[in-house]
Amino acid sequence: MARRFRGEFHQKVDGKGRVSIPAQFRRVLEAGDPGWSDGKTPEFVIVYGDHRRKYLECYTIQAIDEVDDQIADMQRGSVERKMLETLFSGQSTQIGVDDTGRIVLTKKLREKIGIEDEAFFIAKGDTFQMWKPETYEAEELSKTEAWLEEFPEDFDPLTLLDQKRDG
Amino acid sequence: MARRFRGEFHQKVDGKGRVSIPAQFRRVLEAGDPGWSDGKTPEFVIVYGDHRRKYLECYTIQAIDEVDDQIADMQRGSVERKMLETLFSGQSTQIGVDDTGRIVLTKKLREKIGIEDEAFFIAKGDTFQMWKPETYEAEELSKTEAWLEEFPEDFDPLTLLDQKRDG
DNA sequence: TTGATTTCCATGAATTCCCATGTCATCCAT
DNA sequence: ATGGATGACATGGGAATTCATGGAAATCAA
Repeated sequence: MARRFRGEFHQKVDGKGRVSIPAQFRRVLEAGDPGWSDGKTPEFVIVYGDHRRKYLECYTIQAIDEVDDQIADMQRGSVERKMLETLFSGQSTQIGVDDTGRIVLTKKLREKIGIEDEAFFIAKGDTFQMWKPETYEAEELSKTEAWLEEFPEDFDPLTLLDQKRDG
Repeated sequence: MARRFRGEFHQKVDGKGRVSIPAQFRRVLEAGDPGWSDGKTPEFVIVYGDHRRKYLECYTIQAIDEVDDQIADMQRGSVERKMLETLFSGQSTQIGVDDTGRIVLTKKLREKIGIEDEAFFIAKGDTFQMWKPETYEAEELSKTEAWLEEFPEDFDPLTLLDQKRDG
């Protein structure tokens, strides 16, 4: 498997909606774009989802291709397939990084997740997410912490790895 | 495979039935039209189907060629083949994008799906659909939302991909 | 010759492109 | 080690181009 995204970053968003993609993430996007070659700039796909989703999920071309292929294998006409097509094809957009390492978040996307002048990037394995910093802190961070608090003080999250996957 | 359509767009329809094809979609149509070359404008195929279908399904030339080939492989004279021929040959039309990026929806097509002064475009993998916005909201959007509400607030649709394919 | 269809031109807004600056961290030669 | 020279990176501003859209003129059809 290709390299994974790692880390958290805060980046400025200017009046035109331009945001720098953290350089480390760009390296992963490049590696995950079959059409990319040295000197070029990579493309990737943003899945923004329906009105309830408060962040943008970003896939490398390879990652989204895998998802699309899996959807194409599903029963044509099934509800599940239609939903996934709407989400991953309809509620998404392909974007190219420019030669200064930035992308433009359209007004539509910025308004959808409430981003104004700063964006918060966080890696999630083979995708990464973009949040309005305040939303992330309020919704997501507290959720994880609340979840972790159910465990003893000295709980080691690694123990979770030994569990059955369907837990 | 050529690039996939992505995204959702609202476009104006004027009194003559002219609609701009979203620029991003045009790029995919160009890539999927073997006869297209830089400077020209692409063609594509609209499948409108029978009276029950409430949207227009749009195929790149390549995509429709694949469908036609598959139909040609079917048993000559079979009911299935006849039906598909009616749908994809009969109830369809090939159309060219003009040099300002627009097509003209004939009155017949507009009336069929009830479009008046606005059209809603949504990508569906290797095709895209055109809807009267109100119809889309009433028929499709509300359906997907109702379906999604059966799941927990933070449900991740990706989990559906792990299911058995015949679900 | 009248309505419909196609061309051609026009324009404001949005988007892309190109160049510029400031900040680090690195590398190098004295 | 120390003051640059170098280069990657994040960010800003303005020019140039593309887009979506509207209207008029030209062409067709019957």
